Amino acid sequence: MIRSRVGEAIVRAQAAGELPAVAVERVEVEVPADPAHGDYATNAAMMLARPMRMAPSRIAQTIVRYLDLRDSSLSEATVAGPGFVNFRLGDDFKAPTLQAVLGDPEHYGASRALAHRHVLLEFVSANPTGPLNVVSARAAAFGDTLAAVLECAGARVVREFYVNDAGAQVLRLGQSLRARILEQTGQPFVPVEQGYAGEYLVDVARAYLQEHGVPQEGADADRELGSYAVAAIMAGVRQDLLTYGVRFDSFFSERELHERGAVRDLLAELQARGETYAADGAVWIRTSAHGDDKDRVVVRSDSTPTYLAGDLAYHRDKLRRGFTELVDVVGPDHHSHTRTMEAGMRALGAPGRLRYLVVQHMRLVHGETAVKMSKRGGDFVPLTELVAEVGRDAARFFFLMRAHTSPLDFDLELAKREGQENPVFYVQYAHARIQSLLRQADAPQVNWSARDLDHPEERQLLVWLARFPEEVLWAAERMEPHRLTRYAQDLAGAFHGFYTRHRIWGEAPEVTARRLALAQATGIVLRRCLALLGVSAPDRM
RNA sequence: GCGCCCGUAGCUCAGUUGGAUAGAGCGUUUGACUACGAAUCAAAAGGCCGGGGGUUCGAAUCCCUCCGGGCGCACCA
Repeated sequence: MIRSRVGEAIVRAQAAGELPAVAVERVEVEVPADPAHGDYATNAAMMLARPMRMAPSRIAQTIVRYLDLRDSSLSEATVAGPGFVNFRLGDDFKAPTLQAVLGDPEHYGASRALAHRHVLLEFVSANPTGPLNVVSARAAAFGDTLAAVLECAGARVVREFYVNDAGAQVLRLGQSLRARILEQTGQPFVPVEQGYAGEYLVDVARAYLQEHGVPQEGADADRELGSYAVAAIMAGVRQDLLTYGVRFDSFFSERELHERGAVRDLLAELQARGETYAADGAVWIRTSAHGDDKDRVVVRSDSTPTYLAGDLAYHRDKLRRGFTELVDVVGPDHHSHTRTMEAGMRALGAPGRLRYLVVQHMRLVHGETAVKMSKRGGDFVPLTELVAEVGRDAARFFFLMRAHTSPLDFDLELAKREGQENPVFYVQYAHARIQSLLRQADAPQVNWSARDLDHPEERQLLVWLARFPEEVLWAAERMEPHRLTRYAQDLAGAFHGFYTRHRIWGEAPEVTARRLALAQATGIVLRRCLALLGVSAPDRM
């Protein structure tokens, strides 16, 4: 909004010949670090100083002169510092803000800004060979909230989990299940080499015996067992995701992809494009011609397709389903693969459609000391164990407090504490406090005006409420959902500050009424924000 | 060796694509409940933004180069 006003002012000034007619790039508007500098600011004048060959302060003054702030909720624009233009919200923003929040509590903050985007968001995609573990927890929280934020900003998003239910690992899983089944029949347990020795297969083995009895020998039977295990494990994975508050729209089977002939079609297309060649008994793709360090094998010398072939076929399928944008959330261990895949997509003639978000590693710590994340047998700590220990709210909030590009230390001790040092409780407490206030009695039916919310704390709180839609949009555009945890803390802080200084009940009826409205609106926005984060907003704590 | 992520207060981390006096939480210190939830609030101390060069009106941010920490470099998935 401010952006376009400033842009219009520049255009008018240029038309009037007061500013040189140079091309103007995107005008950036920011929230100043120091509230004394106003509610918003733009550095457009300084950005334009060089191309216009004018002093920033003169440009800023000209912009201000041509600025039209009518119908804008902005009251003043001033030139400050080396050439900033600072804006202050006028009283006009108060009533519309409260009205927007209270009038549509379920949608405040939502917009249609990204309605033109149709995103396939793939995340987690953990191997279906064991329960979801703590390594997936960060990506799951990140992906789920990213999807929610994108949707809130108007984008169409499909959340997809790629199930790697094809290939050698399923065979090994089947063999591992057989070993557990034999164990159930009284024979000694013999772990499969490179297999899965986790306890979780014991239950699966019991269920299998009950349903089917002792399986036949042979590789075909092993594969059958593998599929059975995948189905059982994935059922558990879905359940775990559900209790973690993570929703998927689609589980995409790699096996079905192969059965449908998608991999064969992909290879045919690559060949038709001249992007493959035979060498050493294998088929290679020319990824090095598209930015990868070397060419890669797509069909092994035993004529089975590699994972890369399957993944390329999968992403080709995503494009065929009509998505304009493919976003993959992966762990740091897939880093080198991203480069190969991007090269492969270029080879397919679809450059720039796939974007990888690499979520960095996390560590579990207990105060100062690191906690081992794998248990005996090499299995990682299950996600369910983390959730059982610290709770879903703390788990998700903590994972989302940091940028995904930063490694993260998850402090189990801090997450469990129910005190002021725990940011989750700080935010939730603000919400509970508000609900407690609203519970006290029915609001008196009196006329009140939002314009009278004049104390600095009241005004500041309103400013935070007004900013929520921008925060959501910003988080969506940048794909940085962690911004919202910060916003939640800032908003909660603004409320606590307001609450300590001002009484709500016991004042004149119109004062009580408008402060209640303010508190209620704050509660709504807190709940909206926490909902995006997948964190509950309790009425009592 | 090559590629990527990270290095900012004692600790964990933000820093809005190069802007104003570098911020927050925790921890530390000091204050504030005979009124709506003190799980809160107010204030203080704490920094060569890993080091060194460069780019320009201006650098935590961009470039180069070192130093440290992490991850990855398969006819595995």
